[in-house]
Amino acid sequence: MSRSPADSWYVNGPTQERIYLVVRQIPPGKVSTYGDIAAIVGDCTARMVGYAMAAARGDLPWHRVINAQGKISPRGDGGGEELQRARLEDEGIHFSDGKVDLKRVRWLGPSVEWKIANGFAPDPTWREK
DNA sequence: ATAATGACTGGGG
DNA sequence: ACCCCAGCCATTA
Repeated sequence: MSRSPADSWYVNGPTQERIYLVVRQIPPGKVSTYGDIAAIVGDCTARMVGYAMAAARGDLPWHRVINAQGKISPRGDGGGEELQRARLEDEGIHFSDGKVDLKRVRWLGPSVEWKIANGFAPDPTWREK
């Protein structure tokens, strides 16, 4: 088997589908963070979100997920970082000093109605520790 | 069975 | 600002 992010060598399990479902709700022009997504998904950590993004394919807007410092997270092989930034800038997101202004472009999450309808807890649960 | 590893984060020294 | 640590999943060697 070849080793590439497109393969399943660092996919993190069933939680991955819930992560993807939430990531798909991030609107263009907004970004979210690994930790924020994890909190919405519940029973999940920022790391798992990162692993899931690494395995992302297809139409998933993986580029809208960045780290809590407002920066594009460095990959081991560097792949995709430039593409991510380019796609965000195409959506109107401005980078200053390598960071986005999270206060302005941070997505606040899906509506409570959406969460309930899709089986997520109404309130975020932080599971980082 | 053990160890490495891959887009993380907040807290403490 | 920097370094260290815990927390935590799936897959591979």
